[in-house]
Amino acid sequence: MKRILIIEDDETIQVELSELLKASGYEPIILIDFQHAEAEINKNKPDLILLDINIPYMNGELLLQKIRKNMDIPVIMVTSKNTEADELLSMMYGADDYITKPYNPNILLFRIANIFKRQNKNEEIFSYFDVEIDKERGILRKNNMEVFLTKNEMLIFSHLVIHKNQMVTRDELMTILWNNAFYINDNALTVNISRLRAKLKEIGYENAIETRKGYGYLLNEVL
Amino acid sequence: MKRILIIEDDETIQVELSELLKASGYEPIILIDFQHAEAEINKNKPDLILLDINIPYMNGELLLQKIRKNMDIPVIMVTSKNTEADELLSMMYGADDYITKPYNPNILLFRIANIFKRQNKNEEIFSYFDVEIDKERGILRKNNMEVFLTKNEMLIFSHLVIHKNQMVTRDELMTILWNNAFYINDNALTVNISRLRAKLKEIGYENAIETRKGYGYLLNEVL
DNA sequence: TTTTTTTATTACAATATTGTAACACAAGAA
DNA sequence: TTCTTGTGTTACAATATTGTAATAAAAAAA
Repeated sequence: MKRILIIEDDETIQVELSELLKASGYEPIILIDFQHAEAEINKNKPDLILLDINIPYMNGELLLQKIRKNMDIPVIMVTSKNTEADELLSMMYGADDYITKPYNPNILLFRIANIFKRQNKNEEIFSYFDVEIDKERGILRKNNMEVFLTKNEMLIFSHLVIHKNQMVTRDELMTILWNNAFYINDNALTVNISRLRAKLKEIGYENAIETRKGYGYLLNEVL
Repeated sequence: MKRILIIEDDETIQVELSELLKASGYEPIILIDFQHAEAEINKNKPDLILLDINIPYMNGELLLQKIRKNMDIPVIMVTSKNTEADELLSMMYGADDYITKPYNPNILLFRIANIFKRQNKNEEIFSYFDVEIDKERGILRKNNMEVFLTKNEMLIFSHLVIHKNQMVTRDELMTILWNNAFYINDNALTVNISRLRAKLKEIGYENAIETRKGYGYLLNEVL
């Protein structure tokens, strides 16, 4: 359950937002003392922050900058004035998104969902059928099986997975592996593909990588 | 230079958008024949698509779904009616964002920049001072220097960078490297830290990793 | 201080990684 | 079919990677 911190001084809006978020399956957190916002954020570690930039006695812009610099929690700014200057500022201070008051509930929910969707994208992309891809450790996991890929093999496989069902040229892969260095034997790629295929075979994906003779390779999305 | 495909039948808006994008450093592509939009997209491979959903004789929603499913090109939908129903549809069909006509140029530019910013984020996050971290290839780049980290060294360094300025326990790192396997010598971590430090020293960050005796390590954000 | 505990360094051996070369194979062209 | 071109496989040697052990150093405790 995603926790969303609401930094907003208007109590009516606070309650309204709270209800809206709750109804949509989020866990709203309301900040009582704006003076110690930063400490609170550190303590609570929300997944997203709804920050009204114009709260009296609080420097919202400074807070935004600090969040950006130190914490990497996405921030949706709430601006009260619908001016272009404000919008440009949002961009400057590095908010992830913004809405203007009065806000449309559906727009707000869309923007929130959008941010979470993007966050998960990297991880989501990194699986292939029932194979979990641990890029950092170079491991493919399927059921109770594990296959260890080398750096080169993982570079190739990652690229194929991202572009699955699309043709990937040998040149593309040569660039990824060796930045197309002239002194690298062309066959080196073939060998690496061969090694990757052998490992994919171990987990039951023998024909996953198709050869497109004269062009390159294609990772099948369907088998 | 990012290439942005404009799918829009109103010629005035087409030209307007084109100029706006050009002025902002993007390369606009205008689609002439809406009937073959999909083929065109495959051929042109734009970095982003501005899609007016209500183009006569074209099923924008179907096109959006196809783009989503097969290509992973971000799409900003342009809706002509400012209704909530439309907004919900955008969400359903999986657009990355949307704007409503008449659009505010700055809002549009913000949303475009936002999408590209997020795309780069993974790489962006991974830097430490002036050191660029290529996680996949295991390379640290600084000015014209390059240091090659091994898988273990990169796992440690990544974790320290994410939690820079925060204490990271030895146990945490043992878990990351060997899932805290009982048969792994405790000293193995110390050796790996030592090796990492030696490589950081090569690029001028001799005292970046501080020892917190009895607890763990801390990567300094300030030196 | 001395003792104990924790961390650092170095050398080393086992294993992994990787590009090359030689040869095998397969698909399309002639 | 035969030839040609592009791809696949295997063996091999040069490096790289990695955990362990022995020893040193440093910080904390006694």
